[in-house]
Amino acid sequence: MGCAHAIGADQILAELKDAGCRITQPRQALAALFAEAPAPMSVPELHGEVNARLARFPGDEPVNLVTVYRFVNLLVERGIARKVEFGQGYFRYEAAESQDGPHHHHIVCDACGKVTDFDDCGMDALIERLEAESGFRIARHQLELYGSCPDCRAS
Amino acid sequence: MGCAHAIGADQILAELKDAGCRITQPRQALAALFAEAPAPMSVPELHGEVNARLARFPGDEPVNLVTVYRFVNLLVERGIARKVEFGQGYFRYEAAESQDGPHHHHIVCDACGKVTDFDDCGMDALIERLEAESGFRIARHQLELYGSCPDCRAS
DNA sequence: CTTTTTGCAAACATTTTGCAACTGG
DNA sequence: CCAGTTGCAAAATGTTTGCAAAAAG
Repeated sequence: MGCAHAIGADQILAELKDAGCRITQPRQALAALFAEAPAPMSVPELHGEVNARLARFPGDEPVNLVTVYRFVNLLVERGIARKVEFGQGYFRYEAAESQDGPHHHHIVCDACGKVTDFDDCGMDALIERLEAESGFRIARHQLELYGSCPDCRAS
Repeated sequence: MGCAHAIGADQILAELKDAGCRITQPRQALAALFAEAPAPMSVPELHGEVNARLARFPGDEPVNLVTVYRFVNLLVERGIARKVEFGQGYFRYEAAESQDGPHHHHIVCDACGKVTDFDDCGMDALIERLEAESGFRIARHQLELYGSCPDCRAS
């Protein structure tokens, strides 16, 4: 199974600084969260997590939802993150990888939305065959598997 | 390579009638449109098309957008259509195929947006391996290939 | 002190829902 | 007729934008 920690919080912040962005407290917390996320996260998830960490009293919400949206959009613009969609009606964000280098794919739980990833999709032979049959030149692909995770099946 | 006209308007309407639904004018027009669509369509697209066909004077809108939403949801509930997403922030709908029988996938041209489909993805071995490794029970999968079609490469 | 970033409210886009009017069978 | 369907308005998401107040450097 794949490991998502392709980049560290420090690298994210360094790239932002290089781009002339300021290193604020919300951005530090969000970068840390994003860097250690084991799977693509939605904005509400990031928002909930970052506030759970930074809150100093119950009900405190130090980081606004809009700030989280702006943060993920910033990462996408800078090529640090990738926007992905799993048929859930909203987007998730994960650390970007080079277009032609190693890539990975996702297994999504229909019940709880949990996402796991894997890297070996063994699809080279299929792609070669389809290029011949269709005349398309295939540059990249996206594969998602849907089902139920162990936890949801247990209950 | 697959052909998208897997079902005819008459079959769609027959299935709806069997389910106790009424055959109204919006449904007849939408079923015809849906049956002949060569690629997955969004609700606004269906809405625009159906009204372009049925309008009797410029600006006429015989079918309401909400009716189109209700129609596609009805098809999905009845297993006639499938909801798909291509990272565009909204859903598209295409003729369904049996869950465990033959299914198909898409090759999307990055340049012109043309969608071709194919059926043999030969992914059974991969799925079996991943179920063992991840503990997920995998029910279905979605695969999209992106690249350039012959026409776009020619120019 | 200047520029960027944040928070809040409000706007937008897509999809759903409540309810009265309408229509198919 | 009468149940099922439509249209309209409004609500429910998810996401973006305008602008004044706050914070980074």
